[in-house]
Amino acid sequence: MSRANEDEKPAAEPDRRVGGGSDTRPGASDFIRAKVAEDLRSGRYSGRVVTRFPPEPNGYLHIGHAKSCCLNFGIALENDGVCHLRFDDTNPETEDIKYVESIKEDVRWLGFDWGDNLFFASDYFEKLYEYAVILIERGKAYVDSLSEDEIRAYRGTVTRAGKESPFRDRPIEENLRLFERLRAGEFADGEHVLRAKIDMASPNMLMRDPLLYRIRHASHYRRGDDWCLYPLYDFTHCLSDAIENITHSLCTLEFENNRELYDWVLDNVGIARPRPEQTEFARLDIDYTVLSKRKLIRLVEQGHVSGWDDPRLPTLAGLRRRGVPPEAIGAFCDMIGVDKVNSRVDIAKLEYAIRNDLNQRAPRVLCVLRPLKVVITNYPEGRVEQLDAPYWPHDVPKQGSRQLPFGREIFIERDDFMEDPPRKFFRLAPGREVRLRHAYVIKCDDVIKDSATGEVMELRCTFDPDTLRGLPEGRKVKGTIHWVSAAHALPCEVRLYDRLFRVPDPEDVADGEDFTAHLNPDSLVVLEDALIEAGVAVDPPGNRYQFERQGYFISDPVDSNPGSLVYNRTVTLRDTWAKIAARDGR
RNA sequence: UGGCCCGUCGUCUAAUGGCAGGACGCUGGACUUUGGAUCCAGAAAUGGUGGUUCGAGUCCACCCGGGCCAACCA
Repeated sequence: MSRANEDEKPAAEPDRRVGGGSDTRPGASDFIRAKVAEDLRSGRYSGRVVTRFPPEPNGYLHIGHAKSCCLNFGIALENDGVCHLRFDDTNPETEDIKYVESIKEDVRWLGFDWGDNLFFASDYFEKLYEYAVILIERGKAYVDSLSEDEIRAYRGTVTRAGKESPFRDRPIEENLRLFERLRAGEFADGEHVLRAKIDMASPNMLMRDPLLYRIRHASHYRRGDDWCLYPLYDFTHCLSDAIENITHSLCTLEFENNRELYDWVLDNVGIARPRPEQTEFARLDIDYTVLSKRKLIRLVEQGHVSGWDDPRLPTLAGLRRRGVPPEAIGAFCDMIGVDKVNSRVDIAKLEYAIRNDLNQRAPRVLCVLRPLKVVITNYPEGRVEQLDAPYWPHDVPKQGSRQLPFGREIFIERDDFMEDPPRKFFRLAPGREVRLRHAYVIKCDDVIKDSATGEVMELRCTFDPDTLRGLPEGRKVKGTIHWVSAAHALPCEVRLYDRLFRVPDPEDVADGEDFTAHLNPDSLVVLEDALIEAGVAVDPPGNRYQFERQGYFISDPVDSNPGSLVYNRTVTLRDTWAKIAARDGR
C-alpha cells in the first residue's frame, strides 16, 4: 500500500485499551485473556465465560481490589460472559453487613454491574455440608480431635514431613455420626475439626490433611446462629465456584499453592468436567503507599488518617473522596496489565491516568491558595469589568464560559511573586510584567512590606489597558498567573493532599521500626484562607475542577457546602517549574 | 534448607523459535494568555554461564536473585 493512500485513510479505530495494550491479537492482551480466548476457541466450556469477584466482607475495597474487579468484570464483558459478585463470607468473627454495603457501592462506582448475580458463600452452607458428607463417605475426610497446637505440631515443617493424627483412621460411620454432632453444637470451639485425608508427607503444606471445617459458636452476620460449624476457604471457594458454574477463577499469586487443593476437592467430591479452573496473577502494589488490609486498618485505627475514606488512603472510598474519577482507575488498570511477576507500580502512572482523565473532564476555574494583595494603581476606583473566561482550554473540545469580575484590587498567588527572582522565573517581580489570566498585563511598581517583619504585604502595580486577553497581537509576555477579584472572591478551605509515605517502599523498615515511621508528615496541608471565584458557589458538592496552574480539585463531598466551601486536591498539575527549581536548588 | 511460582529499559509491560516494541517516568526541542495539554526528538532492557538450533528473551541444564507455603484467616 502506498504511503499517500495510507495518509488519506481515516485513522484506524483505536485500540480500546490504553497504554500497555499494544498487543493487537484479537481477544488476548495478557496471559489470562489469552487462556480465555484459547478456551473459547477449543470449546472447552461451550463458549461460556463466567468469572467472579469474590471479596470477603471484612474491610473496605482498595485499588488493588479494583485491579481484580476490572480483570474479572472486564473479561466477562469482552467475551459476552457474566461476572458474579460473590461475598466469601465464611468467617463469622470478622465479617459484617456494613462491608457488604460498602463493597457493593464501590463496585458500582467503578462502573460494574453484576445484574442478578449477587451471591454469598454463606448461602451455600447446606450444600457445602452435603459435599463434606460425601467426602467422609468416600473415606476422604475425617473428624480430628487433636488440639490446635497438636495439629500444628503434627503438620511438620516445609523441610520435614508431618505425622498422621491418631484419629485419622476413624471408621467412616463414626466420622459421619461425629460430624453430625459437630453441626448440632454438641462440642465447644476447637474440640474437633473436619480434615481432608490427603498426605501428611506432601511437599505442599496445604495438602497435609487440610482443615475443612472448624467449630465456632459465633453469630454470622447473615446466618445468625444457624451454624456453629463453619467451612474454611479451601473447601468453600472451589465449591462455590463449581456451584455457580464459574469457568475462570482468577486469584492472586499467593494462592498458587492452594490450586492443588482446589483441584483435589473438586475431583474428590465428584464435580463433573469441565469444571472451574483457578489461575493466578500478581496482586497490585504501588509505591509510596500500602495496600494490605492489615496496614490500612492500623492507619485508620491509630488515627494516622481520618477514616476509611481519608483522601490519602488507596481505598476506593478514599480515592473517591480525593476526587479520582472511576474511569481513571479503569484506565490505570488497563495500563498496568496483568502478569505473574510481583511488581510495584510507579505511583506516577496512577497520577498520569488521573490527570489524563481530568484534563477532559474538569472545567478550569481560578483559585488563589495563598493570597497576596495587589492594587492596580491606574485602574479607576470603584470600576468593575466583567471578563469573559472560557471554562476550557483551546485543546479541550468543550464549550462554555463565565464572567469574571475584575477590579482595582485583586489577589494573586504568593508564590507568583519573588523580590529577588532566580533565573527562568517567569512570574512577577519588582519592575517586571506578567499577564493576568483572561485579563490584562500588569507591571509591578512597588512592594509594600511589614516594617517589623519584612514580610511582603501588598504589591502596587499598573495595568496596560491595551492588553486584554492576549492583545495586542505579538505582545510577548513570558508568564501568565491566576488571580481573583478582592471584592468578589469567596473564602474557602483547601486541603492539599500528598503521598502518604515519604519512601517508595514503606514496608522496608529498620529494626525496631514499622511502616508508620515512614509516614509523610506533610501528606495533608490545610489552607484556611484561600480565595476562589464566586461562581463555584452554586455547584453541588463533589464537583471537580482544575484550579488553573495548581491542580485538580473536588469540592469535598462530605464537608463542603455553599456557606463553607472546602476543596480537596486530587492531584497537582505537572509542574515543570518545580522541577527546575528543585534541580537548581540542589 | 522441601515444594511451587517468577526474572525484558528506572517502573509497568509486548514479542507464543525470526527486526527486542509500547506506556509511565526522565532529557532536549516546538507550540502555548495554564511552567497545563499537545507535538517532535533522545537516552534507556532480555540476571549469569553453558547447550540445542541456520537462528534463542522464548527450548534444555546449571548457577544467581526474588515471591509464596508450616492460621481452626481469605
